Amino acid sequence: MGKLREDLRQYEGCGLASALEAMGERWSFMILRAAFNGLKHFEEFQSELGIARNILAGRLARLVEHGILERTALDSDRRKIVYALTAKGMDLLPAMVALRQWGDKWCQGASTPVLVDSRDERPIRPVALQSHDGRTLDLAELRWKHAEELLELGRSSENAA
Amino acid sequence: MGKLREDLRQYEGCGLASALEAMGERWSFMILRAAFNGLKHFEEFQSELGIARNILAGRLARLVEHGILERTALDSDRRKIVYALTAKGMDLLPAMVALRQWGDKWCQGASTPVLVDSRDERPIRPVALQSHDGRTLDLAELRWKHAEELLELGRSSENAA
DNA sequence: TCATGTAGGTTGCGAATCACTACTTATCCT
DNA sequence: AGGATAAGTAGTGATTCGCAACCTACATGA
Repeated sequence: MGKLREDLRQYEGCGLASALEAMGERWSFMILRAAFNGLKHFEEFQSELGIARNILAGRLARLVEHGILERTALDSDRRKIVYALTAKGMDLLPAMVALRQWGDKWCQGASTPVLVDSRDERPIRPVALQSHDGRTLDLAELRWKHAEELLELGRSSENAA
Repeated sequence: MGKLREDLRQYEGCGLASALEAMGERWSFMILRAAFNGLKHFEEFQSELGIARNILAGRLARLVEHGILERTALDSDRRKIVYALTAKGMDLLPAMVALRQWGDKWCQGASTPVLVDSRDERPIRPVALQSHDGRTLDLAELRWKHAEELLELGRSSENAA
């Protein structure tokens, strides 16, 4: 299978491109969401999302390839394949929730199920950027810094790529 | 032009689907990232990302449609079009950073520019989910709650988020 | 003023991907 | 064995992507 299209990755040393390489295709995030909601089996994903079977098969395979889901056949019934989130997959939760909160806020809101802290049943905070000591940061309070600058704190250079 | 493919949205009252409707296509996030980095013009996006011109035109138009970018012609030179982030677009920053941090962490890491707090030049925290009072929440501490449940609770204690 | 350059697109076309439906394979149940 | 079920594959159009060439409005400057 020769890909003609180039990896997004090569244009940037940026993790965003790598993330999109793994999760950027249509349906990937919806599948992930379903997985977070406890769905485990092919037919469950298929009927929940209404996605075409071949596409679903492709996406699941890709997510497994990228280590986001793990594929196991059940011992009790070897027809049944379990797709389970790995640690890497679970670590996508903040990104997914951030995206979802944005959608709720700006696109006709009113999302039915809401994430709550199971301790007190209160909704979680909006995802935000925070300084090392926990202050919430605004866009104006941020800048890009290159790795070299972090290492050599003595000098200051002025650029953001 | 009739779209045969259905909106992701219809399958879920979920903001995630709406968000993907606006940002889920290839290149959209990379364009957004470039916009956050100060790029404003068609040719700048094109040469920075190496994206095909027609695709870029389509994406920019779509992002404008969705109110994520704003398109303005400069008075000083009316050939020049400025694409600027709107408030809605800027509000995608947490989601983008979360995605990027995930990519940095799990996919061959080492992302060159890093976001820092401009006040003390220290890198920002990893994006995480937090309870209403600021505790960082683990996946095990979360559950989904439906709107009706929240309303029922609200009957005794008068509040809605 | 008219040639020339520039910014921001559009068009045409082949390749790749998506989506819908039907078919297949392996396994379980009785 | 016969039928049902889970998880895919295969075939077929429609849609989108990616590349290069082309187009148009505006700006510049000799």
